[in-house]
Formats: sequence, C-alpha cells, structure tokens
Amino acid sequence: MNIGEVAVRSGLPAKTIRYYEDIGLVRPPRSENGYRVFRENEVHKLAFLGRARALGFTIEDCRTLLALYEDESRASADVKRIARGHLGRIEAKIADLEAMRDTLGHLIAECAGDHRPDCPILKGLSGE
Amino acid sequence: MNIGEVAVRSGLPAKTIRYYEDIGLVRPPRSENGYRVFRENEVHKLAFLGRARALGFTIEDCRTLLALYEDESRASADVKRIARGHLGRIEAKIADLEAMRDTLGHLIAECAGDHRPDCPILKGLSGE
DNA sequence: CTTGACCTTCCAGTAACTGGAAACATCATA
DNA sequence: TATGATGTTTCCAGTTACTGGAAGGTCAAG
Repeated sequence: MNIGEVAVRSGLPAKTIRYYEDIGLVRPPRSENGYRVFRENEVHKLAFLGRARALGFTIEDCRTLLALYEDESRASADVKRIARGHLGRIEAKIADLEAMRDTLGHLIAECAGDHRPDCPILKGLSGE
Repeated sequence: MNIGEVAVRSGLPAKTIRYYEDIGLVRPPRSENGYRVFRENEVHKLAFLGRARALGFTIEDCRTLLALYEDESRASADVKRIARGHLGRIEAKIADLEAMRDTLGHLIAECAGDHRPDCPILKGLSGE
C-alpha cells in the first residue's frame, strides 16, 4: 500500500506520515522504486497516533504510548500515569483560557462598539 | 531608562522586549553607547502588550490594538471586533479541550492502573 | 585595574507540522 | 508510443512567540 491510500485510511495527511517517519514513529520499508510500502500494521499505528494527537498528547507522549501499545508486558499503570499527566495539563489550560474568556468577556460587554474612540477594552489593556 | 529597568517595570523579559523591537512593536532610540533608551511612553506600551498577550491576543492582534490605542480617532467598534474574534477563538479552544478532557477522563476512569497489561486507554486509542 | 553587572548582536532551537519546488514513477488513454 | 495527469520522492523554508547561549562591548564600584 502506498502513502496516498494510507493517508486516506489513517486519516493523516501524507506529509504528516512522512514526518512521522522522519522522527522515527513509523519505519515503512521501501519498494524497488523508492516508494514507501505500508501494511495493515503501520496503518493501525498511524491511526493510533492520529487519535492520540487528537486527544492532545505530545509527540513524545505518543512515542511512549505507542511503545507501551506494542509491549505485551506493559503495566497499565504506566499508561495511566501518562494520561493523567496530560489530563492535568489539559485542565490547567482550560482554566487559563476560562480566565481569559471571563476577563475579555467583561471588557467586551462594557464596550459600546460604535464610532466613538472611548473604549473600555483599551482602557483595560492599558492598566485602567 | 535601560532595558533592564524596563523589563522589571513592564513585567516583560529583556529578551522579549528586544524581540518586540525586532518585529517593530516598539522603536526605542539608542544612546551613544548603543544601549536602547526607553521613556515612560514605551514602558506603558510594553505593559499594554504584556496584558494583551496575557489575554491570549496574537502578536498581530497586539500590533493592531496598539495602533488603535494610539489612534485618538479610532472607533471602539474596531477594537470590539478584534476582541470578539479572539473571544470566539478562545471559546472554540475551550470546547476542544473540554472534549479532550471528557474523553480522556472516561478512559482514565476505566483503567485499573496496575501491573497488568490490559488497558482501556490503549484500547480507546487503537480504535476499540 | 579588575571585577561583576549590564548591555549588544547573532545564531540556533522549540512543537508539529505545512507549503512548495524539482525531479522521477506510474497509469490511463489517444 | 506519446502524453498528460497523478502519485511519489527529497529537501528547504516558514509558521508562533519567544528563549537560551555565546562572544564581546560598557559602566560603576572598590
């Protein structure tokens, strides 16, 4: 299977698949013409990576998760620890964004948004 | 005033201030020895930028906001439009993260997290 | 005069791709 | 068989907003 079909089936752009090979996440062999050759195994791995990335895991987390996925003697505790670490980062990020949303929301609510120059948003940004 | 004091007073690292000069957000003159010389005006601008960045505005938004801040004949509608655009992006990002948090939270809740290899998190990532 | 703090520029690295150019391979059709 | 459309390859550069570090100039204190 060539990279184009893998892209369709894994849901990842061909560019991304090449990039994942570059950084050693997958290692497809080559056929005589130099094309990458993928089998089901690699397609599954790539789909796995796509889902992990969609959940926001970093590439390095993905690398570890993939290794655990392929390690039959893994301990689920190792997976869970990584997932919990990531969940914590997600929650922190949400909290940051909610704080921004609230502050910005208040400023926007106070702004007339008309042709006049007076603007509570700019006032807020300039430190009142 | 030299860059070190400005850094303290604006709350921005000196490195960042130099970077902001590089990209044209501030243009401090130089004294004979080549040092940047800042006045109150620039310190205020930098603090403004710091607050805008803390609210998550992109550098390009900051550039526009700063221009509006300095334009006495601005319309507050222009400021509000930018702020609303940004608020929309924040809310979208929050929604994305909440979806990740929920999915990941469910997977984590189901994972025993012990020495055994069986792991609902990996199962979820591999597409069930 | 030396020491240490401060300042300068420039280069490289970060995360995870993405776009684009130039060149070769393959395939379907005329 | 020619050709044109796709598909694939590599490589280089750009994205965002800094941040770290090296090499070297400046200045105030002791």
